[in-house]
Amino acid sequence: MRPLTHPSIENVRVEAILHALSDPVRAAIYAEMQSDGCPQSCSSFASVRAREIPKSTLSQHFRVLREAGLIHSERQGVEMRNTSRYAEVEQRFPGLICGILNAYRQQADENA
Amino acid sequence: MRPLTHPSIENVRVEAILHALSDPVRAAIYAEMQSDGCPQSCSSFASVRAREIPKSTLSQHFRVLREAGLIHSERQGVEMRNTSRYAEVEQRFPGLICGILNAYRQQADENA
DNA sequence: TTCGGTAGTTCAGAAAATACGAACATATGA
DNA sequence: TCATATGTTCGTATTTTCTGAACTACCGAA
Repeated sequence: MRPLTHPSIENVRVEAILHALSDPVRAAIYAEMQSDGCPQSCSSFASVRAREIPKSTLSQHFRVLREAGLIHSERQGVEMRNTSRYAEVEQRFPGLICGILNAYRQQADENA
Repeated sequence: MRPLTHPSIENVRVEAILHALSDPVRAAIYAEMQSDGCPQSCSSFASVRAREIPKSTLSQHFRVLREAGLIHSERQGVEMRNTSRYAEVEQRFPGLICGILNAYRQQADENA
């Protein structure tokens, strides 16, 4: 099991962020992580439980979020502690994340 | 040659926009279209001329932008008139495009 | 009205990215 | 030590993207 890699904030790229969040599952996970401040394990997310996502797929999703620089993952016992790197990303790309999450929220509201 | 399809603004999806703009070439084209208000043909873009992009690839890029709802394309004689649908998109998803274009600009500045 | 050039599209096969089952790794508690 | 839980990795199937070649549509000149 190779160690988890996190890009330093200055190496975070816009295209990687957009790509990561262009997947509705990943966007939902990230949004949920955003609203709930405390670290959460991969399988604890409501957006994950709702759809039935195979765990290998889930693992990939978290890797994409991680390597895009959006989240920080750390092993804590048997599970993973995932936290958003929002503050850093917001400082580097002001308004980017907000705009994206708002848009998703808006879209979700329409279907409600 | 099948007719060009443009989604109506209410059918525009965030994930499609993010996907479209997660490609640096498409993002550059769109940004350029943004800054220059008047309609431009596909091959007229500086970002296109700089890199040497095969025209079949270019055609696909424009299709992705079009079907994401980001641009409007219209045949005008032998060439294409492409215009940004920014105003509509901004109304539907306030701040989204701005955040993205700012982020790309910021990133470009760093490499300058 | 035909010919030549220009701008872009479509098609088909190659290449790259993604999805997911099965096997594996790692930590915990009994 | 063993059973269980959380997540990763690997291999392969599927999907998406890229691009050269052929094609379409339009224009202007002869």
